[in-house]
Amino acid sequence: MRMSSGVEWAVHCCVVLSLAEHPVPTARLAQLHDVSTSYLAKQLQALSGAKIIRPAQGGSGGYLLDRPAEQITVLDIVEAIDGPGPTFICTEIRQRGPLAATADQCNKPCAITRAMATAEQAWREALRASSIADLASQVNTDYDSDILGPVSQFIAQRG
Amino acid sequence: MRMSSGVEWAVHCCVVLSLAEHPVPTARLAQLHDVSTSYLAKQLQALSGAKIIRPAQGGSGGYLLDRPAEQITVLDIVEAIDGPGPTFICTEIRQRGPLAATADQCNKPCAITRAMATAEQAWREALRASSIADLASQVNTDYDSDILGPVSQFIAQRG
DNA sequence: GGTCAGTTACTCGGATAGAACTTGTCCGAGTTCGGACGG
DNA sequence: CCGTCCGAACTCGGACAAGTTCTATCCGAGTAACTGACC
Repeated sequence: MRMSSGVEWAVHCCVVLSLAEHPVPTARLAQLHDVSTSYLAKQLQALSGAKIIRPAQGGSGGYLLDRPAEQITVLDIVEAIDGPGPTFICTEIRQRGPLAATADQCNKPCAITRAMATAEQAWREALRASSIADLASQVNTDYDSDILGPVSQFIAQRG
Repeated sequence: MRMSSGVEWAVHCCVVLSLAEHPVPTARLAQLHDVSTSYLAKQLQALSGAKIIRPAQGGSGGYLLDRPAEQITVLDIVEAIDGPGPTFICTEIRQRGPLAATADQCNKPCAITRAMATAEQAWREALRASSIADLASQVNTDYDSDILGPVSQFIAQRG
């Protein structure tokens, strides 16, 4: 079970976009992070479809956060990129084979599914606790210098 | 991010094996669950490599739990089948691009990685809290009838 | 009847193909900006 | 000098391949049990 690398890109981009006042094009975000523009476009497309970022077309177009960074959680991004469904999907093998349980005995999930769901719930809650604003506020503290300033300038440039 | 279906099979098999006194061959476990014998063999092989189950070769061979069911957690099985590594792997894109952070600024994980690691830790703790014995004890309660009895008889048969 | 060797059948273990998903790329539809033109 | 029109460049959006992981399968090495002969 490996999380898509697109999630990492998407979160980084959202943090950067939280600093932007004007729309930032995909090409510039890709340049900043030194990643494939085409593939990053795919991830941003997914974020756009999930109403996390808002597209702006035309000459000075690009992407912008669709709501305040405080209201965007890491979970939102993970679900947008990686899919909202559960990571563990029960195939109900208890209803198969010679000793299969009857359907009416299976009105509630099996113990294994419950254990997995509980763990996944804890994972989701933890991801929901981190907002983009939280992450952004940690960056400068981490490096003990103003990194976000140059980034803001970089994404403000066009070309 | 989807968890391997082999994990589901492996957990089910471990629950069944917790009832067994004599080694149970792969073919019988596959028959009980109505799944591919060959592929199930691969999963059991992984469990064997992780010292969760113990193989017994020869005429009346098969697999048996390597330690009491109380000491086998769901996390053990997930790590054995799906790999022990973290699901989120940071590619350190902060060290790339025109505004790359220097290596000595990155002595500790970035905020995004920390958030992911925290969530994953919560997930692991929840999985560690469920033992195979716990799951087995819930089965009969769930169905309000003795399912484990027939299963014990089934896996005791040979042929 | 007991012991022993040989045979048989069964088991696990690793090496080998196919399918599905992730990763990476491309080109077309639509929109905005800039400049040229006319009033 | 100002408003309008036109062209061009830039943007996003979805459709199209390559690589990697997961899924499924097969056959060989090794071991325990069984059968039969022998003592």
